[in-house]
Amino acid sequence: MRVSRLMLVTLRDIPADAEIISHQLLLRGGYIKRVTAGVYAYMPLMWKVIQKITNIVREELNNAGCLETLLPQLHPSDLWKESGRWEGYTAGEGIMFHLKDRQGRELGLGPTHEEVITKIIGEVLNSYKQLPVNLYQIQTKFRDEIRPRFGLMRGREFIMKDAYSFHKNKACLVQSYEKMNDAYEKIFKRCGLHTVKVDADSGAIGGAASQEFMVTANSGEDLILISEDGTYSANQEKAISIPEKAVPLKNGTPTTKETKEQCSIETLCVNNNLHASQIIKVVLFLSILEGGEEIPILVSTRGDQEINEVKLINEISKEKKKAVLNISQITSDKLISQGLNCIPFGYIGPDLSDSFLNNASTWERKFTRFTDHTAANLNHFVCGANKIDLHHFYFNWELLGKLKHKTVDIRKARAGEHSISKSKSNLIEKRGIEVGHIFQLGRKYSEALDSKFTNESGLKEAFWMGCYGIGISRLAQAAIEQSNDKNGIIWPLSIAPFEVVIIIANLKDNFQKDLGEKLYSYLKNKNIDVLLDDREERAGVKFKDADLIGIPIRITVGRNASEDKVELKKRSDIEALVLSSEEVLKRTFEEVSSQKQVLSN
RNA sequence: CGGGGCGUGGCGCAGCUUGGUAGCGCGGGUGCUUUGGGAGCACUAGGUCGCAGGUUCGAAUCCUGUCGCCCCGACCA
Repeated sequence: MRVSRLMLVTLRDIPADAEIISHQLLLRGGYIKRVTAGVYAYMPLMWKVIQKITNIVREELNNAGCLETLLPQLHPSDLWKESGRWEGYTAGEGIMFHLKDRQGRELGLGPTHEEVITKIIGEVLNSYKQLPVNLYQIQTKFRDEIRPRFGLMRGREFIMKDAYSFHKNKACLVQSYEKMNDAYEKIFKRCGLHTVKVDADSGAIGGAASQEFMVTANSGEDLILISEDGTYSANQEKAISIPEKAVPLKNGTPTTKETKEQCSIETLCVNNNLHASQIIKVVLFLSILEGGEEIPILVSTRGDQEINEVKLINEISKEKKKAVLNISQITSDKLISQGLNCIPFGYIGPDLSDSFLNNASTWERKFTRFTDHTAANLNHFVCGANKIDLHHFYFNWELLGKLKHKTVDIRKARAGEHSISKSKSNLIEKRGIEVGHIFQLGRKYSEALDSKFTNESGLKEAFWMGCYGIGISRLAQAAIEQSNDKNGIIWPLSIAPFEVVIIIANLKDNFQKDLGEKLYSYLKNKNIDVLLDDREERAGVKFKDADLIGIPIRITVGRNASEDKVELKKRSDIEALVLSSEEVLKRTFEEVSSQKQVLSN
């Protein structure tokens, strides 16, 4: 390709609406254009990058025995009602774009394709002998994100590779899951990305085991915890750790003391010479379940701990056997609108009486109570006495009476704590961009959608399923976030829009022009993805553009062209080599093939 | 949805407080000079100041409404 024909339009100024470096560089390099919030056009350079990525993905998945397919984007609501996800995905803060057709039928734009594929496979496959299968597609997905941001990182329309596997039993699912894990590691490596694999929450998709592949970057939206020795890594949503030991509370006679204006853990500590780990903190949540039930939740945890809302949601949903649409903290405003009296916030104990809920208009009239292990393990402690300005001191669980509560893990694991792996190594904290996610779904969807096969015993059985995603467009941007400098993008060679750029420094010099053209056609004939900068621009402009758009290898044909000397420079290097044109060609081949090799091994 | 901010040529911004009919840098075009790290000079094109009302002799500027975008929280590839 010639730059003169490439419609290369680069920006010198940073567009005001781009916050993170990768987004800025994509805009400045003319890779993408925003059309509306969270919706971008992939310009020709970007599309080349995306195609390079999808080619790698295809190669690896085909190698792993997966089948490529293409599923519809318009989904009938019936299908989603059958799986029980329609409400969760469309009501309130749901993320599915949905619409009605001219007959008034409800349709949704696919944010993910479990329903469609599960239904189809159930109709197509009949016998265990046909299993396992693994189908994938590379498709535009639609999610009406509450807040789209950072360019392609969180778009409302984005390209995703999603795959779904179907198995006759769990063992076979686990096997495929491992195989996909390996394929994913190869894919990310070949794309030149450094990823960290972490244990993950399976979220709205549901299912059992799940892991995420994270590109570490400060701009990442996820917090991940990694043990220093590398034996444990997890998304904070999922992470478990060994909590710090509580500071022992000295023995004392249980009493109820006045604690005027000490409604926070902090003031309570300061005024009574306590450590936060000696106090039980109680937080009230309102949880809305699928179907609309509103359930008040009372959570007790140790005062020095924070509540992990994802874990909490999972516990609620386990307890209530229903999907949780949303949780939020209970505030006085909410109490008032329920027609309830004020609850003594700041002085609540784990034994807060259900009678506070007696007159609730729509809420369930009792608390569903969860206690974190850290709190449950305290022998004696300080906690709220459920009256303004009063706390119990030196209390224990027995004194609080018979509480119907479930002891669970709902605390946030934090950096500095010890990992649960044998080594008990320290946890450190990093931010990550999720580029891939693999799930063992189990039979959630196949059961809901009545998608069955006949097993060895001749009985109908729901498929065991796995699902596997890669954010293709996000991956492209994550690669930039991970690899750039003050001059622009530094693409890994395998996904760069071009592998080599030849810059003719001065187009008016015939030696330069001829030699540049010669090298260009030579490389092109050898199937190198080469770009020739043949513009009537000053050399500086061409260098700046080549750096900005991030082409990994640069050949400059300049003032020494008449002596057959040209320059070779890697984008990631500072210094260029001056060599004969023959030598430069030789090294270019070596570089291109070795980089591809290194990345794919 | 809650909180914060912004809409002025393709991009980045000034002007708005104190109304008088739009300006700067980059980019575009033409010409001359220049020619290895976003060149210089000259000329030039390009804007119903997001949109709709209102106040006023007069509105980018003041008022009301509305739409859009960005940032901070719940979502996820």
